[in-house]
Amino acid sequence: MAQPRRAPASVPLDRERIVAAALDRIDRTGLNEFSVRVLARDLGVYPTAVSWHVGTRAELLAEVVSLALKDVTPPRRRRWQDWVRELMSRYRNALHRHPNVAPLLSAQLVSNAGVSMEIADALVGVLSSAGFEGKSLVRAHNAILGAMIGWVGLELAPQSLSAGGAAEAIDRLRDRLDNLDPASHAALLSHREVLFNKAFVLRWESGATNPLDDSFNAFVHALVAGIGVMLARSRHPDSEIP
Amino acid sequence: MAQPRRAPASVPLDRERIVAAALDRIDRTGLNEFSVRVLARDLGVYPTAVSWHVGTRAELLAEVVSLALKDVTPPRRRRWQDWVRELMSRYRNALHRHPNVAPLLSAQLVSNAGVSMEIADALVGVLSSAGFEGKSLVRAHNAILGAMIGWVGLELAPQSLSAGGAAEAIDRLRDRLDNLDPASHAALLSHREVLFNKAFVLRWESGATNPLDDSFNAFVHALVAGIGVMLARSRHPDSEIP
DNA sequence: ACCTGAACACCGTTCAAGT
DNA sequence: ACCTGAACACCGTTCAAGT
Repeated sequence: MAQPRRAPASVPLDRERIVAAALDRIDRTGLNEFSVRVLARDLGVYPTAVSWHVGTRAELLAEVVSLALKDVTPPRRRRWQDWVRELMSRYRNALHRHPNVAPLLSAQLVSNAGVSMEIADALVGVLSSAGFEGKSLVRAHNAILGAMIGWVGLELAPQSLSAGGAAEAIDRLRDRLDNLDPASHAALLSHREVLFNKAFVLRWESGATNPLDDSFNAFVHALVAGIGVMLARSRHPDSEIP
Repeated sequence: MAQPRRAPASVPLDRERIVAAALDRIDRTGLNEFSVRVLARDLGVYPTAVSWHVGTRAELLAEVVSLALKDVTPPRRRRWQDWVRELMSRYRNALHRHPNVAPLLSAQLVSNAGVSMEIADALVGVLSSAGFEGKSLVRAHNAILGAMIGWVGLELAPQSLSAGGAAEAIDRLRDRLDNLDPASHAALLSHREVLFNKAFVLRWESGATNPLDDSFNAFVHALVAGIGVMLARSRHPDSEIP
């Protein structure tokens, strides 16, 4: 366990193999158990060998994100609404294949991955040719990316803050929900059958094992509809947003 | 620097003081520089004394979140739309006062804070008395909380993945944006004046120093409008979402 | 160019001991 | 009940040395 798992390979290490191994490790045991040192063990190599190839831990994780988000940018579509919906669901699908990567996107980096730059360029292209310009372009861009990255990040948030007590944290939350004070949480309790383990804050399983498909689709539809209203209003600017 | 900053206080430590000191430390130097050990130093005490009062690091951080989110639940309103908008902007305001706490909410925990349970109960109450029920209640709940927590989390995401290179990370991103390949990023470049440092993925400052007020307001309005459409449709269920 | 190996300054948590 | 103090098993990164 303390020794490298493989004998030092004859084939020399390279960036690509390291990043792939890192994503694999994260997929299997999560971000909490991931470290440069265990990755080095996986590769049968000293930790400093990893650093030599990929630089710092932060740079490595940025590349992991890029790898997980490959091929999310959709091809062109006739209607911008269809393209946006497809972008959001492709993004979500990619992260559902690598749920443990999600925290890196929603919280830890203001994005640096080349992939997200590609997405941004495509989105701006679609929006601007749909008639969004100036302020309304910025608004739509931020609404869509913020909603997409943020919502999915929350859906896939891990259940425990730190290593170890995943199962234990679940039990604690279930306990709390079972013993809610009826006086202060009347609304929750009267809708418990429909809400529990299906609604944010009230579920004990992450979206990785308990996906919120229906809610996501409804969210995407509502958002796109709302942005459509925004666009229509920006075309006759006498009626301002209240 | 390696010694406790204060002499051991005569007043004994307690939970409340520890949590307040932790929030204060996080506000001042961020999550990366925060550790149980530096908090103990701030309090003039050994690290294990902290653990004795608040338990594990994860439990401490959960309490920090609760403290930062005090008083976000709005009072009742006539229209559910007004209440939801107020909830979202109160939540955002609270986190803008404690931006370094944001990563804890959007990524790290599936929520355990008692405060978020209070918010959920109030939200369910407002939505159900507005006519949302069953599936559409779950959908609206998840759309609103996912949008709120997720969007603000992204807005306030720190610029660097890890300690140290904040300023350096900013420079790198600015460089990348200045040297974008015009062939593959034509759309971005033709709208650069309006997008750069004002749009997700294309900004180098976090929302803590560069808030996205206008985009947030537009987002909230678009979302509430879209959810309104959802509600209207659920009332004559013959017309399904396409 | 690529990797070993030791070292540095940190972590969170456990466990015994003091008062 | 509350805190000290030492110890354990980790971190990421630096720096010199090997080949």
